[in-house]
Amino acid sequence: MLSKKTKYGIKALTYICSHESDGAIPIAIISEAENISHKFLETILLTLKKGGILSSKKGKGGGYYLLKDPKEVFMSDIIRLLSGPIAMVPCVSLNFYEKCDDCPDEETCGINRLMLEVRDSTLKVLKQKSLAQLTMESSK
Amino acid sequence: MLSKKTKYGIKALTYICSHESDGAIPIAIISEAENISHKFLETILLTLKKGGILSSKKGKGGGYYLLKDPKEVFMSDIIRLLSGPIAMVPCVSLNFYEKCDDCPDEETCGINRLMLEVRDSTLKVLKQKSLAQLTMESSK
DNA sequence: ATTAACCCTATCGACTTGATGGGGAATGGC
DNA sequence: GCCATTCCCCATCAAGTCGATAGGGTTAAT
Repeated sequence: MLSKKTKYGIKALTYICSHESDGAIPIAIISEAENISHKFLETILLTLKKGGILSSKKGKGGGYYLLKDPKEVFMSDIIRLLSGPIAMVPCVSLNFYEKCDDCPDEETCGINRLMLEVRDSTLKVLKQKSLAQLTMESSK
Repeated sequence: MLSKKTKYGIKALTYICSHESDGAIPIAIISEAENISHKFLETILLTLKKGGILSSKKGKGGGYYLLKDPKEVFMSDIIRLLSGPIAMVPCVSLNFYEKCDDCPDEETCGINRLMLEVRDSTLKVLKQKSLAQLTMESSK
């Protein structure tokens, strides 16, 4: 299941994206518009900043703004930053690989192969949808 | 992430499947062979029984056995029983649908549409892999 | 009757999630 | 130089989930 954190993150990003012309947008504005706890949103935007998607300006007139072209920000990037691995088992994760503690041999593990297929098909969807696209769809 | 519960469930099923000719198989045998806590496995097998995949025989010489043809047991069935919905948001779940509390309108929700695509592609993979197939692959 | 095995309920510690509070540090306006 | 504004960081909390365990009850074959 998609965590609220990730959902909030996506919503905040689409908000920022569709108000890009306004310059930097303060947390308070987004949190009110999207009904997200101010403090919780803070940690989310911070993560997105550390992940290189957003940047911020402090002080009066400050706020968050997109650092990358929204056409180049993909759902897979956002979800990885906020929820971690996309794969359902660590042993097929591209960005967070880890050996399964129980499985002795990945080569002969049926679950491994199955989940590899699942990961590929999921990733295919998530990598082709950009923030720009999602924002456009949502504003209709 | 795939829970241990589900992973154990799949492993237990493949074990039962590949030892089908032996008749009913006791929990203790499976738990030892697959290194799964006896008691935990108990609840898992019980769930699979309630789900109509397994059946059991009590008393001496008893144990669990497949109720359905392993060619007709799909990964999607097993995962649904043990982990719940396959969809990443309740509002696109086929078997566990629920309206999202925050989202006012599913029609204009970009997340909804995205996750619908993800669900479809995931399901396509999980529905075409049967227990029989997985068991064969694992035994190599 | 005894025993092997399934079945059910309850509990526990560890971890995660979502939310909150209290301060700091930087920036811009005056 | 001061002050309001805003981002930043830390610590904590309640609720829920996960994996595991314990104890006892029920069924059925020998």
